[in-house]
Amino acid sequence: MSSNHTHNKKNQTLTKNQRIVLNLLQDSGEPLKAYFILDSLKKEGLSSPLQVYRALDKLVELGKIHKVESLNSFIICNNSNCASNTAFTICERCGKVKEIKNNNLTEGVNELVRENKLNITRYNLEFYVVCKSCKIN
Amino acid sequence: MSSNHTHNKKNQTLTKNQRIVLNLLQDSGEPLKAYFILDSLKKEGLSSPLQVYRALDKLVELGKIHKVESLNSFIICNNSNCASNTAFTICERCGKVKEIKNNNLTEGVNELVRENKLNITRYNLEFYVVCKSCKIN
DNA sequence: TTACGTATGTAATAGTATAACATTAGAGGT
DNA sequence: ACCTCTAATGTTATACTATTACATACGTAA
Ligand SMILES: [Zn+2]
Ligand SMILES: [Zn+2]
Ligand SMILES: [Zn+2]
Ligand SMILES: [Zn+2]
Repeated sequence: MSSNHTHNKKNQTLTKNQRIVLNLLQDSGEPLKAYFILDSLKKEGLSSPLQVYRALDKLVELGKIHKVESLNSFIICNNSNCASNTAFTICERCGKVKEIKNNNLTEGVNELVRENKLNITRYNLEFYVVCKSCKIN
Repeated sequence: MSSNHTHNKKNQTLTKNQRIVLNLLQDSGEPLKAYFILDSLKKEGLSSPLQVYRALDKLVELGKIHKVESLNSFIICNNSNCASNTAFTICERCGKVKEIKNNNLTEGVNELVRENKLNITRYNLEFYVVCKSCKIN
């Protein structure tokens, strides 16, 4: 098993630690916390918080994952390369998070930014909701 | 000095701890961190993190202050009772935070929410900028 | 008064994130 | 192949942020 060599073009340049963290987030689809990731990947060889945080930092920088600030959690990017601009809905009851597709949002945000004369470099929007399954119960 | 009795109508119902924390944030105008607040108010009698966090929680709940999620900091509300909906600009270089006035934003956000069929209960918007003084240097 | 909800005080502990430093791996040029 | 530079790693320790648990006091309304 040639160690740092994948056949997935998208993950090509990632290191081993970055790759296993990304895969976990990808498989999960949910926001995960750093120390949960650490625990989950002990068997893959991760042994310290820094290994996780360094991988997370890089993946955030690459736009492959995002940090959900109000949950101290990290989630796989559901668009193609937001890089810096992010928007989520977060269920207030169960914590379920969905990333809002850029395409749907871009125009609206641009208008908002223009009207308010904000000279922004990037944004992070968190919309709190009560998700369907929580609304029923 | 009758202890739990102010002449400021707005702060009337606050307890001593809540009041001194609010005053500090009011005087500062900047986002402050919980443990900084604790240190600053040791001389006023605060002696444990919990006293600070409890006051902060209550003030957030009342909409008198807000938490700036990505900075783990708290800032005085610059509007009148946002309660739940907040929007900030945050300087990426120096960390300076400004709350965006509700009035300017409400319509734009409403439109954004409507267009994206978001059924929200509240929102928190963080716009990152490079502030004037940072742009010069 | 009694009862109830809210706030306090205090100590301990849980959860999140970074500093510092020595070492290693990989990419690119010669 | 060899050198060099940059980025990533491993490891330990520590800093920073926030909550649990429990005993006590306070304010208000029946
Ligand atoms: Zn994304
Ligand atoms: Zn839910
Ligand atoms: Zn406000
Ligand atoms: Zn600045």
